[in-house]
Amino acid sequence: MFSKACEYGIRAMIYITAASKEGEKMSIKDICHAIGAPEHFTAKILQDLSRKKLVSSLKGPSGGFFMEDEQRNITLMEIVEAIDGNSLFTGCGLGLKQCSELHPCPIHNKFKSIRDSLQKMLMETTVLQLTQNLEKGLVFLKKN
Amino acid sequence: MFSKACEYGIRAMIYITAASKEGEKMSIKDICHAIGAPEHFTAKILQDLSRKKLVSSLKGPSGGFFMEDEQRNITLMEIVEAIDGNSLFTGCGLGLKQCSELHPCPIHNKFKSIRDSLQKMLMETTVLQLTQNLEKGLVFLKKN
DNA sequence: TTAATAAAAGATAAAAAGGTCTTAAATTAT
DNA sequence: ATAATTTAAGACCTTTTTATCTTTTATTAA
Ligand code: FES
Ligand code: FES
Repeated sequence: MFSKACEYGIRAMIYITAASKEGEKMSIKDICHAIGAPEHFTAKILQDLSRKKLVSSLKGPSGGFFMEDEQRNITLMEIVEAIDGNSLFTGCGLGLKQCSELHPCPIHNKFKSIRDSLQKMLMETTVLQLTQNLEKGLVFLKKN
Repeated sequence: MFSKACEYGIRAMIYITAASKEGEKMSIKDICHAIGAPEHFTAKILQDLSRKKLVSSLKGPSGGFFMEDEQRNITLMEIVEAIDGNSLFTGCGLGLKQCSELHPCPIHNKFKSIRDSLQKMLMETTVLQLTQNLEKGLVFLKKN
């Protein structure tokens, strides 16, 4: 469904949001250890998200990644779009050059309905919301 | 969502089912021309589906791909599983090693719900059904 | 100001996906 | 039988994705 980059990106964003609630900054090493993701690869993803202002970072000792106040309500949709683009939401399920009501593929209606539910879910879900159950220990960002 | 191989595979299966209603056989060249897919790549996919008995084929002059009676009611799910496997339906949306109710990721419930709708749709939709609107000229397997 | 720290950036590489080309095998019609 | 046709199979190539390693830049603390 999502690319590996997107999966790591979402998990990292959730972790950073949860772990930096008091303005603390998390190093890429800590983040990747916590979410079980490859360090350098995830660093690149976060650098990209940082350029796109979805996360903040500071170099040097006591530096790291953190969330600015206005970044606390970022939706999953924003992260997915930033990393994977919007082809999942605008593209044809059977790979036609474009998804179109005027030139639909055989599964257009059924596919569009599911695609729209996914998009709706991603737009309605904020990273901050997802940190709630994480703090309660009900959900996890890493296998074991 | 689906791999290119899966997209071509589904489109080819729909075309073969529609075009071979009288027991005619379609050559890989005709199929690929009709659905706008790369010939050799699609041939491999159909060979694989043929080994898995989702489509039938015969070599030689007047040979080609066709559907046996019992193959006319194949579902999209069977095709997707044959080509892409079932990781889309059993895997974790955030890439945890396994999707589990006991060790869920933060989006497990919301993701599972959408994943299940997709699976349900694919299980309920047969290739034969999709040929109806195709014959009416209401839907298309190729851009232009 | 210097040394330590941590992200940023770039080079490189391995793996997977996507696609092409050539040869082999089976079938049919002559 | 032979030649033509068409799928089957395998080798090969390209691009994208995933991942690692090294160097640079910014920041902090001593
Ligand atoms: S045209 Fe295929 S999903 Fe819309
Ligand atoms: S655990 Fe992530 S989707 Fe089920």
